[in-house]
Amino acid sequence: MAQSDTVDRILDAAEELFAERGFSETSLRMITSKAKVNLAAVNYHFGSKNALIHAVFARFLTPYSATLESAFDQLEAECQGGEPPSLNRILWALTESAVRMPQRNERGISIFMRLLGLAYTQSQGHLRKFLEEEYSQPFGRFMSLLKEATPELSAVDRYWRIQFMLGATAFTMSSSDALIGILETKIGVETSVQEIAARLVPFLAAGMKAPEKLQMPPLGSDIELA
Amino acid sequence: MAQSDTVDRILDAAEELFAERGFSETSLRMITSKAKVNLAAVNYHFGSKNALIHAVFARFLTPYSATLESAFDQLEAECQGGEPPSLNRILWALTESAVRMPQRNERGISIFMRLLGLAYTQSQGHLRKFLEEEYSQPFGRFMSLLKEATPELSAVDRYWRIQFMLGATAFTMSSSDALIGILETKIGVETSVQEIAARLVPFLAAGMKAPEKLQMPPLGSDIELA
DNA sequence: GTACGTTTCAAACATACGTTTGAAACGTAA
DNA sequence: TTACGTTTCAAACGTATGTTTGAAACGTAC
Repeated sequence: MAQSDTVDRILDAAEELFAERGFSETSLRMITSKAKVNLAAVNYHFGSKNALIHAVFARFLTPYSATLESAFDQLEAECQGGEPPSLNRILWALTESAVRMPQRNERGISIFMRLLGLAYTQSQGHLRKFLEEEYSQPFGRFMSLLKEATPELSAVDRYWRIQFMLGATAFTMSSSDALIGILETKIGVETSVQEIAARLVPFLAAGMKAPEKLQMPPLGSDIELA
Repeated sequence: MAQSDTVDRILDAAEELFAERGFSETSLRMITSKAKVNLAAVNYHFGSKNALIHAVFARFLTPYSATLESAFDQLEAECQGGEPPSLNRILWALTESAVRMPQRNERGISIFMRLLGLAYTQSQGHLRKFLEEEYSQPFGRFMSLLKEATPELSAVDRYWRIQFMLGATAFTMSSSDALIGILETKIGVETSVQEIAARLVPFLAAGMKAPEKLQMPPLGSDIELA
């Protein structure tokens, strides 16, 4: 083990603990003791705790972002000249690319989904900044594909509906383990992350294509709602 | 100020800081210095930081839960005998009840939405337990109303779609301030929390009523998607 | 085998946290 | 005024955190 596996052991432990407990709630001592390495190893190999957090994301996100780019390439190639890619296809490209990730079993993917959810929710200014700087390109491409697929939406409507999609996805995937467990004990049905995605995609697509926004009845009135 | 206003000053400061920064990232020293009270006041009046967190939620949630119950009562009364309340009406009852909350301006509501989102996202075991124990009844009622409004869904489908709804709502509301800000600088449009709700409700309703779940194509295949 | 760059390790460092303490200040009723 | 329960306050406590340190161990090339 020339370039010792200490680095990977730390990344593995950190990834799991961050996903379980969040960033601030996970101490370097928890990480190093789970990884069975010395406490100082994190600062030696990564420099700081924040840099470790970035490294955890980069290890997954960099190859994922590459996979995603080529999936988008293929999507656009298939549809050149004709009508733009449908909403379902765009959304599915995201999840398909995740599933195709090498070196990542299903559990690895669900862990990472939770991390992405946390990244968006916990303030952690440095993280948001890091992600925006490093991965703005595939995100921007996803946005413009979405725009082509929903030309009927106003910019404002599209903006909010994209936030709703992000929320439903990040939230569900971030708790997918727990939610799968609850469903199994309550109804006795086993579910995979892919199956969740297969249910999520049409939900999101339908939401994006939903009719006009609701008229808000004035406070205290009893106007009938559709 | 017989029962000094220290308690309320602490609650106000804590509410805002928790919403801005999350629970673990907000220290008692930040809270007490923002509230301009002594550090020891929190432990004197509330007992512990966790108890303070509970108190922040209880101050909003207890009256809200009462308002919600009566909204559900009214909803069921209107529809007795006939068809059950529609999805849109159920969802709208939630947001309408929030808006009706006395002593809460719009900013107060948006702060609290963010807190609810954080409560669901940050692990914070004690908080989830507290909320489940204190407010299980209105939640259970909401669930059974949802069941009546979507009889066409299987239990499994309904389970997952409820999670999607919770996610979109919690996530969006938890970042509503930031998202409104972004939209304002990018497109120059001002938005209120009520307007977000007015866009969210039809999105959710459409998602709940979406057609069948997607067939997942085998890995690596190039099967066409609808 | 010796020298040297890299990695590990135990220990300590400075700092921030939630909480506790005991005395001072306050308000009120006798 | 006196006495007493309540509230405030500065200070300290114990603990946990991220980070740094300097020596030891390791691996490799000469």
